[in-house]
Amino acid sequence: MGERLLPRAERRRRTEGRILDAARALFAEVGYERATVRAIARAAGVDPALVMQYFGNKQALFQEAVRMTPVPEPGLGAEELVETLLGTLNLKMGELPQSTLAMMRSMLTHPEAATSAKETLDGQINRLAEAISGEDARLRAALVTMIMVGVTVGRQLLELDELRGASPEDIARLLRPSLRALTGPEAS
Amino acid sequence: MGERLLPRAERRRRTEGRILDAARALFAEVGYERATVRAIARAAGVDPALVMQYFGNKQALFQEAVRMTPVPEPGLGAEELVETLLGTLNLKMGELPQSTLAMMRSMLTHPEAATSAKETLDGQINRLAEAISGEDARLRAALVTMIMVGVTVGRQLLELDELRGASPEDIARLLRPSLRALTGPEAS
DNA sequence: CCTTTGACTCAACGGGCGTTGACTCAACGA
DNA sequence: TCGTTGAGTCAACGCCCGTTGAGTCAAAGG
Repeated sequence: MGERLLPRAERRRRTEGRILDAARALFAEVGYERATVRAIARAAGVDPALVMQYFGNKQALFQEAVRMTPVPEPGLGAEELVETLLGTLNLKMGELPQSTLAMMRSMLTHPEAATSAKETLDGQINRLAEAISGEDARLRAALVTMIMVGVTVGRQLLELDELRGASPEDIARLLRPSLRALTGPEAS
Repeated sequence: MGERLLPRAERRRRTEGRILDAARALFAEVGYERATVRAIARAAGVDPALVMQYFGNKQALFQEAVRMTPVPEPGLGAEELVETLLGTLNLKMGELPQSTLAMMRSMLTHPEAATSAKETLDGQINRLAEAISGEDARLRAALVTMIMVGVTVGRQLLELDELRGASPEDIARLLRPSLRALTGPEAS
């Protein structure tokens, strides 16, 4: 109600933000197809037509909602990278950012999400391969990456009891040797 | 053409089979939502109405297409189970059965597929946990299971270059130590 | 041979979707 | 103060989907 007398620019910014938040939440929860523009608009307290006016079409809204500016992470060693990966299991809320979950939720069924996901994963594989840099470095890096994806899928997307019930620390502790086995016995 | 003069029962059987094959292929390729009844019927060379007549509705067709009679696998040791899992990377065609891929493709976005997938994975986790039977057995079993899911997602569903390019044997060789680390150093 | 069954088609339905264009009205700028 | 802009709404469009009911025609069977 008090929002009625905000300046135009600020008002616009907040509305766009509400739409993006609603979009991220719904895309993450039910995926691209089932997250309808109408439902997103309703969740943001806005008319569906406004969503189109601001973002053009549903696909563009999705891309905007999923867009991430990945921190480049300067050249770390394999051990540190593994610890960073294990740390992603442990974010404050116990969850990855909504934009990441939104992308992962749709990556198997929505072509644009698949492309997005492959680019992101390729980037991570490249960074890891650089740190491993031995025999089969790229394949090892890909396996490490997909192990993390698999565990995340089980924990956050499928919500398997065994994984949701476990603490991030326990998971990290049990997973560490498996990842180390792939990154190889590098000198520290 | 010669099919015109087949007995009724046989004709029916074959048509149902063609519909199921087309359904499995399309569900595996594009997922539940994008695999339309119309497209499945077209691929099977049949009218969409016939699909409904035989299977009731789209959801029932999906369940039928995805249904698997999992071999119970009598109580094996952890090592043998790991080898069995690694062997699934290595099926004749280099691919899991279409019904499995269909289920996996939709498990993140279609509620029924998610339920189906969770049941299947729970079954595998239980079998593995029994073979591991130590500290954190169920969590370890879940991690092993999701590692295999992650690798399969990367190889068959996302089709990452690094994984599609590698031979199943190489993947199995590199993955074995990681799985052994989780199943624990059991006596053989 | 003639009725009945059942595989299969055809045309249509109702509904939800993404998207559009015309509209309202409050904030802005000269 | 008054015309202009721009945030936001409303009602509708066309499309494609899953699904249905009536119909066709060859095989089955007494």
